[in-house]
Amino acid sequence: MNYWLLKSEPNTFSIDDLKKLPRQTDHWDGIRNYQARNFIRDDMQLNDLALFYHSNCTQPGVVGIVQIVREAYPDYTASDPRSPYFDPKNSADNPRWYMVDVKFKRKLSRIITLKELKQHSELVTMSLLKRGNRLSIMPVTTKEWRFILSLE
DNA sequence: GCCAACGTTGGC
DNA sequence: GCCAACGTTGGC
Repeated sequence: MNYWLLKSEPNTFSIDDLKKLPRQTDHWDGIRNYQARNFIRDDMQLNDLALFYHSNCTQPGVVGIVQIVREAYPDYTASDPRSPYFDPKNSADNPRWYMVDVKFKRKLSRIITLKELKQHSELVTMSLLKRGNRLSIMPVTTKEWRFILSLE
């Protein structure tokens, strides 16, 4: 059982967008960073839980919790020329990019903002808060997970 | 919109 | 394998 943080731009795909889907489940496509790819392909397991984080918006922060309901499989948008995530170097028999399926679990009772997270010494080692970290998927330790949710 | 901090690309 | 140029991320 691992914990994760998934970034999404709410203008593109918000926690409410996920919640509104018929099965409240969607594939997490468009990961085009090798480190993030390795996390989901090698380490992410069925039933893992993840913080849903809104980035690049007026109030960046943790807004909810989702669950991994399907482990990594090839990201088909990489071989779709019409997709913004199309990668001409991807090949079907040796897929370069992967995605997982995530299911909405719940929204937090309030947004735990980036600003707030930065104020706690317990979280200074958190990947999200390290300087210049732009990974869209990162692991969260059990300690960090519990601490963040205790702020709710 | 700015820009720092990255990651990737490609010439050499 | 080096590294300059370029593209992207994401807070502000």
